[in-house]
Amino acid sequence: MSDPFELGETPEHTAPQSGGDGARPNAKPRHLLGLNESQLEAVENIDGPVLVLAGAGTGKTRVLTTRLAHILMERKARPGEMLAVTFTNKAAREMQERVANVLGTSVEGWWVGTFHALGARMLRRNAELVGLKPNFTIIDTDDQLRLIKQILLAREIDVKRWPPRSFLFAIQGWKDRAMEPDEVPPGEVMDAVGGDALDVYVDYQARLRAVNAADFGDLLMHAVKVLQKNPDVLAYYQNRFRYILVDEYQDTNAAQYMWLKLLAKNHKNICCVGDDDQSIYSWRGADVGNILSFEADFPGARIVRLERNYRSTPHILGAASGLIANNEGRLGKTLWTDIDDGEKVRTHGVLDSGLEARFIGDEIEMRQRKKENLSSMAILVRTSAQTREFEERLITLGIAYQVIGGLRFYERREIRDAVAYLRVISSPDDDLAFERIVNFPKRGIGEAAMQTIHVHARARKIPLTAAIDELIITDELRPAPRKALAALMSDFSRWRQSALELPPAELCDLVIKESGIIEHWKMDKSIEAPGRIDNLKEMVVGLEQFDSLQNFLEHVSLVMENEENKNTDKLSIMTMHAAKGLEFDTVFLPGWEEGLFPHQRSLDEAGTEGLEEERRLAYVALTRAKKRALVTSAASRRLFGQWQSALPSRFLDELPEQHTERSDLGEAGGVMMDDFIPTRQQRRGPTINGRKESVAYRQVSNAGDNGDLEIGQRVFHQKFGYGRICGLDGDKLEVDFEKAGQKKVMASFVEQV
DNA sequence: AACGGCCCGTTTTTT
DNA sequence: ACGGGCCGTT
Repeated sequence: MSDPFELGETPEHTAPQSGGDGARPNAKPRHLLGLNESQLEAVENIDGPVLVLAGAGTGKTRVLTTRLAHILMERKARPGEMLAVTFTNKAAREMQERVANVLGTSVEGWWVGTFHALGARMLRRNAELVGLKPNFTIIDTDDQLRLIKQILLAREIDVKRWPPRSFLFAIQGWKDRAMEPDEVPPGEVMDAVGGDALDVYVDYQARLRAVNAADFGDLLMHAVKVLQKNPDVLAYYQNRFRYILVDEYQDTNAAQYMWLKLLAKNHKNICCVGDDDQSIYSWRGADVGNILSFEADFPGARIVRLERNYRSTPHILGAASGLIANNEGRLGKTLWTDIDDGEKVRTHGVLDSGLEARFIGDEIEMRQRKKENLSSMAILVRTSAQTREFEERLITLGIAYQVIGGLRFYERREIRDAVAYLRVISSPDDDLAFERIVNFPKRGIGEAAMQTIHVHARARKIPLTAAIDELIITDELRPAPRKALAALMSDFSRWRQSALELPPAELCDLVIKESGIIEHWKMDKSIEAPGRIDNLKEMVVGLEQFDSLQNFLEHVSLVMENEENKNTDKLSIMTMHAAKGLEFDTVFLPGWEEGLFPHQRSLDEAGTEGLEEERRLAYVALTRAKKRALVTSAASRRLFGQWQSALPSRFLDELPEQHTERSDLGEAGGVMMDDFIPTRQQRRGPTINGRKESVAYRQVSNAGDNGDLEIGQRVFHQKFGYGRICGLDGDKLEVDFEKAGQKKVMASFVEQV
């Protein structure tokens, strides 16, 4: 993407008044007018590897789209010979639209899309090479977990001790690096979930092949394997894609990188655009190393820096730059702008999170009275749990808002159920979908019946529905479930018949009525039920734009999106992650407290690396602001139902004085907090491997109260997690932590659970 | 087979 | 605080 609002930028807007970095006069073709020097460099150097380091707000999207258009206009390639990869569907769509805009005509036949969508496309054409059929289904996290649970059950692995999630995590980690089970380094095997993870991985892949399915990780891993193991296929695609362009390169994982490198190996016409300072997705496999080592991977690569910022005031840029300068291992950029000075970044301390919400709410009201649009403001939070307090306050004040993110439409339960029905109609052997709905709505098919079916299916090596077809003509099932299953199977064969005659939307309407889904929610008395029925109806309407069920199902698994109605003037609340690529006049940044931001978990799990990623997140957040940013921190807030006190974030200290205006919490907070807030000295205090030893958030009520701690007592520690006390020593405890092993800790730092 | 109470875990999220 | 998953009861 990722700067949708740049759409509005006209050439006049971006053209400098004079000199230096400026646009050239008329000698250039029209589509290149208004680009600055470095933007031009990024657009015109078509052949050979190019890395564009695009700072926040430097016109990245414009460069991307102009470059693509330029290649076409110069007749360097036909559309079918270009590959453009993005991370989100939104970005892909936007790229398509904007290239069409530049060219004045839409482009057909080129490969634009997300890594996953393009991987799937490549895989559908070569599915047999990895043991799948071309119509394989793409499964999501829910299905993945269900599959893993079944495997753990079969292997008699204690799900309590080794949660399915941790296996999923390990497997995903391997897939992110395109490692099939036999490629996992021996050293990693024992580390992962009690040493069983590799076996589970083997079973998991076998099950996926058996049900003809791929998870998101497979889409890329298999795509890489197809190219690695089949020289002819590799040659075909290397030949076909003569120009490759990658957006958000700093977010690529190892598998994606391998895929790109394979495709670009011959001609090396690859252009990667990204910003190492905006890499905020390492936790889901992204490797900043990919961008940092581009030059080494593609010798002779041209590096272009886009450093002229068209978005923010110098104070905002100065504050953000000062902050990010605390990170090591950056490629380094110096953003500049010729926008006028504007306001300094304000920071403000408050007593608690309630007052923080009030403070920001008042500020929004004030701006609103100045006739500023709500849509030009946003509240960006670190964790989604923070949104609630703001929502409540905004409702009280009567300010229109929208929360961006959260559950997307196709992730809602009722929709997933309906989709599962459609999946089973479309492919009878989709066991995962079938299991989801076999007893929804309730039709008396319980564990016992399913057990019988599973055994039979496994023995005969056939899908569940086929197993049922065979079983219902025997006496192996009890009469009640047998009857229910017979009815269900006849429903499905009837629906399959209808699927041939009716458009998808009508079929869906029929299915949700006849299956009893609608009835089920009508009977449900909970407050969500009516909304769920609305959603189901909305789904039917949404289906009208699809001409086949298959297209719709592909859309659901790969192209899930969130349509927010942009029509009314609303304030946006979202996480900092979700805000990447967006911009607002005014940005509110609450919750800048140690433990929350930087998040304790980030520090615990990834140490200095984690801290640096949090800092990049702060950088992303700040650079969303065009005109002003207001950062707040609360001395205490409720966390998991408990009041916790916290220190102002270290990031506040890192904002350069000359760009910051502070109105911090004075003595007022000290009255209550003195006992619990470590001094600055302590906070700066002992570090191990760059991590802080002290814990940022502490329980207010229980601090120092260790009266009833005893050996064997289960406790929770913010840094080390859960454990059991195995020794007492005054105010110190010996604790055997489940993850961190045996440690001595202060009694006041643990919480009884 | 279905319902209701108890325990756990709780950052970020796209595809 | 709160929701989801698990186990015991009906």
